[in-house]
Amino acid sequence: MVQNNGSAPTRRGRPRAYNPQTALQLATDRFWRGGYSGTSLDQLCAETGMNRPSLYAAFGDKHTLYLKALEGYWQLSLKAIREALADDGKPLKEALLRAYDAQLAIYFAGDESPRGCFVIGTAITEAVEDVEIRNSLAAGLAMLDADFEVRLQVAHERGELQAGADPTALATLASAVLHTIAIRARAGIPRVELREIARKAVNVICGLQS
Amino acid sequence: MVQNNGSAPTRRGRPRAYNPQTALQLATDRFWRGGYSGTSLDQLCAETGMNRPSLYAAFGDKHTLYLKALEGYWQLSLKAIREALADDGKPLKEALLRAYDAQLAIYFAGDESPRGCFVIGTAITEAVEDVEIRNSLAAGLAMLDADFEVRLQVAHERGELQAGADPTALATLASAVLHTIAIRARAGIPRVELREIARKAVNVICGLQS
DNA sequence: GTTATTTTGTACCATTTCGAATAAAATCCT
DNA sequence: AGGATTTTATTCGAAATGGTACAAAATAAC
Repeated sequence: MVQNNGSAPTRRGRPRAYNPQTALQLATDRFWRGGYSGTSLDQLCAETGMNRPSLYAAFGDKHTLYLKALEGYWQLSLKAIREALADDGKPLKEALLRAYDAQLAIYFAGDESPRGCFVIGTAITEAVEDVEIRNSLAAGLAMLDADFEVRLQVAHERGELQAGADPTALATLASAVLHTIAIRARAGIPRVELREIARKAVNVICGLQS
Repeated sequence: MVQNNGSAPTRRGRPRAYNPQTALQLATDRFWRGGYSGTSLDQLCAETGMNRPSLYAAFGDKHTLYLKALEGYWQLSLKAIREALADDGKPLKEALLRAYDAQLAIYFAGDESPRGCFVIGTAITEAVEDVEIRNSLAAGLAMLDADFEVRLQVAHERGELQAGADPTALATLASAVLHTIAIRARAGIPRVELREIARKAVNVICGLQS
């Protein structure tokens, strides 16, 4: 079962004309714009430059391809959040704002019209009728909450929060701020406005004036 | 142009076999579950009991039908928010919780599996590539913000908020709480949990302990 | 009763959709 | 070089899609 015993790939048959990672990223980009139901296999083929059977052999049918795209996005997105929230001794305010900035960078990546959050833009619609997508969504949201909560717990123990503050409630609020930014990004609200929302919200969460 | 000069409808041709209002509501329900792209005309016909040409004559093509459904939902939803936030002399905390409860009642209406928010579930996906849907989305979100802000301004003038609090920032946060609830509802989070999120968030917004 | 008017129901059309079958092409192993 | 193996490219097919044409049906006006 080992197909790579070192540096030489040594695959047997005709070499692939595509790179699986970049192909998955291109497919993700396409779903990002059109949604799951709104994106056809033809569009995915055009975007990835792959023909139908290759796409199929590489990622399975449309549904499993989308699930892989969704999984990849969660990993990317949560990694960015965790790095931003990593405890580096700096104040909570900075960490939170760094987390929101990291997400905004994803939402507004590329030259095209802003795409917002991939999860909000594609998974939310399908979640109600698709169990697997719904489970992935619920799991990702829970991890996001958990990441914020860890950081707010640290801040609480360090006395950064207001007296009597509830770190768990504030963590949910921190998630809520990210959610509202994701939604507004999809509605075409410019990036600077979204950042301002984040900045003011961080002040409220941290219990500061203005 | 007057087609109803009192109580007698007196339409000329064959009478309609459907009620436009209920038909639009049924179409809305169908979009609610499947999304815009994920819902076919056949499904809309099946749900409304209308045949294709009748649906067409009544509401135009799929796109305009959806826009009417979206408009109707905004009206219903914002009306509920405004009624809940109406100043009746009671404390802000109560008004906010009433607003969230009103939305939860919409999200969890019916016996079927919970559908969450219609806007979040259907418009967000299409908004990026569809200008009309995006505009409707942006306008609705702005009105939601405005409704919260009016109420928070009142609370501020009445001294209900913490010293130095920013009513506008808190209004955005109040919207954010609604957004996160809408997203989580779509992810299958049970109603009681969502209400608890609302309750705790209201306490933070109002500057109370726990 | 006849005619005008509006809606209904069936059938139809062109296109798109997802998926698969098949043969050609490009590599590795011997 | 020859065979095995894997991927590519073209093609096909059955079903679903959005939208429309047209005759039958049901009512109001005359």
